Amino acid sequence: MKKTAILPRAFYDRDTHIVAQELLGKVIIRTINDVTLSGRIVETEAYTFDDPACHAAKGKTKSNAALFGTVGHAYIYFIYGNHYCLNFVARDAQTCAGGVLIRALEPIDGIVQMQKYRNMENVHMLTNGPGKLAQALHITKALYGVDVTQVGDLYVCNAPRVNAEAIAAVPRIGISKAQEKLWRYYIKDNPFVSKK
DNA sequence: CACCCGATTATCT
DNA sequence: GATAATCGGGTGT
Repeated sequence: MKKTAILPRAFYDRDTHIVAQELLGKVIIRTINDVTLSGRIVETEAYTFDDPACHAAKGKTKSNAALFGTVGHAYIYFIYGNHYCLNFVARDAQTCAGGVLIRALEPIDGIVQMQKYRNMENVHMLTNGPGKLAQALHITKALYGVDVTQVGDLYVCNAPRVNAEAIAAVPRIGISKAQEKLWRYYIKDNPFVSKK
């Protein structure tokens, strides 16, 4: 058995942008009954309380409460009538809310099951977008607030850190505010990122 | 390849 | 009633 080191809560207890960049290369594990699905994070976006594009920017509501809660938990939201998106709560002690949107994965385990959930054969199209990877990993509001620093239905394992020079920082996707911020991070030349 | 647009619904105004 | 951290299929160049 491969020994898997789960990422500790302290990993998420730092500046949201640092966490967003260091999550690149880490592995998300999703277990559904006896099936294991996993993928390497290749693209993220950072959202903080002082950022107009962040769901928490206008204050705490019932739906964004997780962003204000304990770091290392999952924040999941439903958007555009048909897609879920997965975030991990991460921020330093001075920031009251913040999280990292997972935008793309490189599939590792359970690719056949992901293809079924996605109704899509092309492996390069399985998880190269936030709505897509949520569908591929069968992530719904049932996982809202799950602690991803403990082994369970959804958690994150450590993996070698990606060198800073291999990380690109570019504008975020799909937002109408704070578009000038270079808070989308991805692994350069990785074929599984959401956009080329 | 670039652009356009419809689907579909929780949340907030 | 408008908007939204999206996707995939369509049309036109």
